[in-house]
Order: sequence, then C-alpha cells, then structure tokens
Amino acid sequence: MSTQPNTTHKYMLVAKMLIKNIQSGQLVDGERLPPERVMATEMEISVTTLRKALRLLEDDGMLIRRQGSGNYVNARGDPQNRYALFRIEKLSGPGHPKSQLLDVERLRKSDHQLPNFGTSDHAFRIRRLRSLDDMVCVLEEIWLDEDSATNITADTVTESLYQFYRESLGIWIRRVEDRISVSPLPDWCPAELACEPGQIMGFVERFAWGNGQEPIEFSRNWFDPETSRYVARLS
Amino acid sequence: MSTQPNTTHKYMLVAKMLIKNIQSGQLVDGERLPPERVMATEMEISVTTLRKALRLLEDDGMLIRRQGSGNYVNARGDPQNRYALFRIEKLSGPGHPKSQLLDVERLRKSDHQLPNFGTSDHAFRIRRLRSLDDMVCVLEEIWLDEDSATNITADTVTESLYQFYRESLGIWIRRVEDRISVSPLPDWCPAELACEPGQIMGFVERFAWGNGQEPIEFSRNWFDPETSRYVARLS
DNA sequence: AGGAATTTGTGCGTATGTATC
DNA sequence: AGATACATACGCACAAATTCC
Repeated sequence: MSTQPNTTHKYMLVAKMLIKNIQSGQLVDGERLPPERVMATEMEISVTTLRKALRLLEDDGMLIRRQGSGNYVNARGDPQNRYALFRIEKLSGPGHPKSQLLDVERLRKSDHQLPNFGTSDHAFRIRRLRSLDDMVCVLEEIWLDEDSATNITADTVTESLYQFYRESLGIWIRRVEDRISVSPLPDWCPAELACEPGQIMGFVERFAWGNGQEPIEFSRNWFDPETSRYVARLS
Repeated sequence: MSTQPNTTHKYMLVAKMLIKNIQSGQLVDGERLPPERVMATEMEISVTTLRKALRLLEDDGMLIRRQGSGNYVNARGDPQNRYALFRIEKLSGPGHPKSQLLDVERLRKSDHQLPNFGTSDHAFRIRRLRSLDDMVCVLEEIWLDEDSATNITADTVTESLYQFYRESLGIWIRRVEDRISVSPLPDWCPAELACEPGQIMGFVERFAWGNGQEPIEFSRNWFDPETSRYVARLS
C-alpha cells in the first residue's frame, strides 16, 4: 500500500507555510494577518483556498478568526501549548510542557496486544515521558501505522508529535477518539514518574485519523488524576 | 445582547433537514444519498452549499463521505449513539443509552460557584441521570447560558441535548473543551446511581462553544471509571 | 484486466451579506 | 454613516477515487 501523503494539495502547503511563519516568529502572538484578499493575491492563490487553510489553523487553535475584524495569530495555540488538541494540565492550571523521548521502535503489531488500526502489519512505537514545570506527570505510548510513516527514528521525532506529523509526514490529524478510564501503570514505567507500576492511574486510549477511513495512530496515556487532569479540545 | 441564532443560513437549514430525514427513518442506515449534484438541483441550491451542510453532518458522525463512491448515512452516529461527540461506554463496550431528567431551573450564575461562560447573568441548569442498558452510570449537570436559549423547561428538553440545541435553539456546537480528572460525588446525587455522595468518581468539566467567541455551555459529569469510560470524539 | 462512467474532492472567480471598526 | 473584512453562496472546471461493464 503505502499511499504517499498528499502534500500536493495547495491548501495543505499554504497551511504548513503559515504555521512555519508563526513558529519561526515571523508572525507574533496576537498579530492580525493581512486581509484574506490581500494574502490570497500575494500568495497567488484563490481566497477560497486560503480560507480552507486558515480553517485548518483555526481548528488547531493557532488562529482566531473574527468576522469583520481579521485573523489573529494565537501563538498560545502552538509554542506554549504544544499539544493543542489534548493536553495534561496541573489541577492548579496549565504549566510549561516538556517531553522526554524514551524510545522509538519499529515493531510487528501482532507481537503486541493491540486493537486494529491502520493497514500495515508493522507500526512504530514511540514512548515518552511528559512533564509540566519539570514535574513528570504522564507516561505515553504511541503506535503509528507504518503505512503512514517510513523511517521514524529517535532523531527525527520532535517535541510536538502532531507538528511532526504535519511537517515531516504530511499528515493532518482530522479526527480523534479518546477513551478515558483508569488503568494500572505498566511495568516499563521509568522511575522518574514517581509512581509505582501497578498503581491505578488515569488512562486515555486514543485513536487518531488522518484523511483516510481508518485510524493511523493508536496511543495510551497514563496520568495521575490526583495532581493533573486531561484536557481534550474538540473542534 | 441576545443575538438570535442564525437559523437563516441556508446550509444550516439544509443540514437540519437532512438530519430530520435521517432521524425520521426516511433515510436508513448505510443508505447512499443521491449524487451531490442531483441533490443540489432538487433542493434548488448550489453544490457548494450542499457540501457545506454535508460536512456538518460528517463532523457529527451521521454521515460518511467517500470520494468516488458517495455519501452514506451512518445512523449509528445518531439513534444508537445519541451523544455523538462524547459519551459514556461500559468497559465492555457501548450499551443502549438512556437519560432521565432530574430538573431544569433558571438560576442566577452568581448564586452558584461557576466559572465564567456566556454573556448573561442567568443560565439554565439541567440535571440528568444517564444510564447504559438500564444501569445508571452518569450524573450530569449542565449550565446553558440564557442568551443562547429562552424558556427552557423540562417538557421541551429532549433526550439528545445537542440535537435539542440544533433543532430548537438553532445552535450548532462547534467546539468543546473537556477537562477530565476525579472528583467526589456531590450530595444532590439521587440513590439510583448506587454510589455514595463523597465517593471519588471520574469527573468531566466541559465548555462548549457555538458560533460565538465564548462558551455558551458549561457542564459537569461524574462517572464511575471502574465500570465505564468516557469517550470524546474530536473531529 | 482494463477502460469508461460515476461520484466526490480540490481549486478558482465573483457577488452579496453581515459584523466590526 | 462609511469603510473594511470575514462569511455565505453561486457556478464552473478539473483531479482523484470508486464502481461497473
């Protein structure tokens, strides 16, 4: 299979370019973009296409659009808050997020107990520890279907995974389903988390879809609901 | 303030009409809709407008669109699964959902400890018990800003709240933010829930946005994470 | 197996409505 | 009140995926 991601679509390219401009600081927080017609003319695209791209950014929380006013950069949607769609907060409020990569491996799905997702029989497993204000608070295990990504290594994965998907793999996560309950911490949990394996934790299972019909990603998160909470932003 | 909801927009009317047809059984599960161009001609609207309406249904999970194939009714997205965006599942899988209305009251926000939402100083409080396969499993408290709804009573509220918003209030929930942690069960919990007040439960706080800039709804859910899990579908 | 027909997706240009300043 | 700027709506052309003969 291995259908190559459609980086060919113009609105995707435009959206990625805009994001790049925001991230590189060319567009600062709160700044108003030029009018859509002006931007469209400058970029030599139609207003419709530009608007489609702007919609993507809006869904991602990086842009706030106001009729009659303008399109405003919401940098909080990206740098501070690298996990736009869902994130962990301390109960007292948001904190500065960081993530520490544990390992990246290419594995055969059937060798692990996994639900059905994707089309390949292999997947990349990414394990991370996430922290807020230097307090380690989430253990994360992500499975990305191989058909959506070739040659993922520890070097190539960046801090914001969905940004990595967009920029390196050409994948825009369009739909997600989270199942939240409780689950014992697995035994591969590193000591930094300051919880013991077997301890009951908040638990999130996630399926994520790109453009196709079936999920390309499956992931599991463990977090301590006594000190932090899970935030899902649906849009 | 009290800007009346824009039920005047053509794509909204079209979407509501389609939903009505699906819910009334005129369109059955799995059925393929006529081609977009045909439908558009019959309804005397442009394909663009129809497509915008179809997209809303797709986001709501009631429609599955396949390029080169057609638009298919996904009745699972509504009747069985009345709470499309987020729902409670038993750990063993989905069950048949029902809800029992406890009370509806119009209250002054400042008399209760509530976060900021909406523009009015009053809100309607809706309390419900939700069950799966006749097992009561969720206690629900919803606050809907008065500026978005006038004259809500126990008689007018229907089983699917967001359907009620759409059909009676002309509000399409476009964005939602959920905060999930744990919390003690409040003391107004009825005995049917079979948990004692003070018992630690799974806890979801939710803000919901319509078209405007600030949330029109705030709600709290308590659920037992030992027997059920919370599902959030982001799209 | 292969090619034509069907059907949705992308992209363009334009006109009008509506909220904001 | 007028200007500005995004939202809605229309019609068309071509691309891509699917279906069917």
